[in-house]
Amino acid sequence: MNIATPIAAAPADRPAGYLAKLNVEQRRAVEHGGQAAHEASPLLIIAGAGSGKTNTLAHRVAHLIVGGVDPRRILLLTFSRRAAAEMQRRVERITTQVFAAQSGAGTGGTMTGALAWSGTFHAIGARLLREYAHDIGLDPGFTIHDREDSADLMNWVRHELDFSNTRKRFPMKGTCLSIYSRAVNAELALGEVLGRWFPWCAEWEGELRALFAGYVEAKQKQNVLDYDDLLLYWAQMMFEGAIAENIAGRFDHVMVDEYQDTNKLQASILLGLKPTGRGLTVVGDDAQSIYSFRAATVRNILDFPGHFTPRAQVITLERNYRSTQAILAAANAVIELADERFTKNLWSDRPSAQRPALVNVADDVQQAGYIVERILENREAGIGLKSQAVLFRTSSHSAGLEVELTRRNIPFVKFGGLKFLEAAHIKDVLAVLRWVHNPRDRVSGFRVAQLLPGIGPSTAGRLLDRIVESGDPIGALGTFKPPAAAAEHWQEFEDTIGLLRRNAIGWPGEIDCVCRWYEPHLERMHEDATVRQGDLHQLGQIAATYPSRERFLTELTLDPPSATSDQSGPPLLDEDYLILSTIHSAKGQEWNAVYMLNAVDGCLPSDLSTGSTPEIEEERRLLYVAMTRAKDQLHIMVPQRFFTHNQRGTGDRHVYAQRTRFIPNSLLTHFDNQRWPAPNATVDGGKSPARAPIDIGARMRGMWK
DNA sequence: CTGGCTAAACTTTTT
DNA sequence: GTTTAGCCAG
Repeated sequence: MNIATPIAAAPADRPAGYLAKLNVEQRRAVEHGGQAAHEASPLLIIAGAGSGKTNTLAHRVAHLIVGGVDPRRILLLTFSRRAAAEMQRRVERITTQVFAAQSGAGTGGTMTGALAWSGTFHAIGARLLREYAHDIGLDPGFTIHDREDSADLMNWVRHELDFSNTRKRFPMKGTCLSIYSRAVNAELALGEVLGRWFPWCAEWEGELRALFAGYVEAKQKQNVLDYDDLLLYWAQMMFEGAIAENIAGRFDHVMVDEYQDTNKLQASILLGLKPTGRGLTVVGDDAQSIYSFRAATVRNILDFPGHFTPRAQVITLERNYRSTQAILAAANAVIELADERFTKNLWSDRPSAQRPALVNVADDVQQAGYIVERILENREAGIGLKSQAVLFRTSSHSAGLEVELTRRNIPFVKFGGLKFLEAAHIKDVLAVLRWVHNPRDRVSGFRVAQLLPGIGPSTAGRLLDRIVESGDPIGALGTFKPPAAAAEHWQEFEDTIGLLRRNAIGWPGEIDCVCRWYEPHLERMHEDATVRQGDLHQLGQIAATYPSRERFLTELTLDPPSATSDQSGPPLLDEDYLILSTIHSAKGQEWNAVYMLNAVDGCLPSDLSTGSTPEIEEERRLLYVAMTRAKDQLHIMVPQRFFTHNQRGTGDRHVYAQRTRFIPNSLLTHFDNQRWPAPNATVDGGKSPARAPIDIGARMRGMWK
């Protein structure tokens, strides 16, 4: 399709209405390349926190569409599905407005859902792979394994190769998968990966190589792809002349958000799509790069301009529209101490109301007390719960606060950490669906078979071997002689699987069918069956929102429900609730008031990430990301001691904590350094001492620890 | 061969 | 606190 007649030919000096609100740099970014943007040099937008990055990108997309570009020929790669949806919403809003204002009869309605190619790298990869599966010898019915499934498959291969029984302990399944994943995503040789990130596994290089070869073979035999494959196969397609040309030819424009958190493999995909860089726009902020554990590298963004001839145009957005000057000054001061700094100093003209608070409290309990008090105060003052967020490095850090919030009846939703999908009973039900969808999927089948009493790893293994041999799963189930303990359940098992295999029920009725079959097993295996039943009911409701089994399985794996809440069922949209979130999951978001938990060495930086300088630097950026989420209020909590959560014994083990090394004394001028409760506050007369009784017993026990 | 037991090792962030 | 390997009775 060619470029349609431009609807608005706005001269540069008199921007069209929808561009008038943008600042000069933003407008330059939006208009880069003008009407021939697909032939313009590549564009790199360095966008500081709160600089209107999403807005700018949305306007660029909208501007192209308004100028006549077919929205189906725009590929928009975002970091999360939530970001994709937000972008889509904004683009639609802008274009609808413009088309309406220009009284373009009939054009207004065309936008809805037309930005069809927006999503994460992984989701878009999955879509393209299904479409091109036949061209690359892949069965389009492939299933996608999440991390845990991939680790299980890795474990199976590990056993097959007899590495689980070595003189010295072989790396665990999760570690093996991490090594594999790092090699794939960073496009590095195994030896280098081991040397740089897994030195303690270096002695196993030969075995690991064999393991990975076996793992790849197993995936292919079983018609499953892991997360990395979605990128890897896509990247490989981009080196296959005809297919590459076909895919690249579908898109005039490729835009990437959060480019600082992409890895080498993703950069390769982009190069395959746009070898000359023309029509390519990437947006990011090197100061917010926090995903190196997923092999993301800040080099992608730094090296981007030089990759192309002519070089990419670089536009920097430094004006912050989000935070007050005081919050920004503190955040800038924190990031200024970083070893390497490449860009910008954010500025804002939002007047400084108050410096961010650095709140010293005695412990976890007091920390929760302070936060609850401030949250309620804010709510009284008209700042709703939804405009406030509590951020933390590690999911478990919020445990104490969650207890207090529940006690005080403050509703909250938590993002990040343990997921709904990781619960055993949810995985069981999904495994049934996946196995039915793809009987070659050994991990799923293995799990399902063992739900029956009397069937353990060994029998399950034999059953699966039989199924693979016969090529007829239902027939194999029928002729298989189950052990005595499973006999009474066998017929029903066979019937249920048969019913599902024949697609006799349809979606989403299938999931009820699975749950009905699963229920007695759930009750047999778990004490708390009732609670888990509630989760399954919720899963059923989620399932009903997808059009088909395949879409459900795929999209649930690629975009699992990210929030868990203490209430059953997702909270209603108009309900007010507090946000609890890991810093990683808070990316791209903003709130009026932000509370940062445990700004203490050992929590931030996490004591697991103090091994190397780059790791520590990433932890610093994490604090920076957390701080720059705040619009008006920022409270950084410093508990003087915190209880280590992984403890044996009686549970009073604690650590006397130091304030995070990222806020040294020299930065204290940027903060309002408080103690809470205030030492001279005798208002609640005599209540304070009772709050922290001295536990002599703990001291005695502590003497021997 | 399964399933219940113990001892010991590990413990983050997520598509 | 959770996961994993190994042991042993039924």
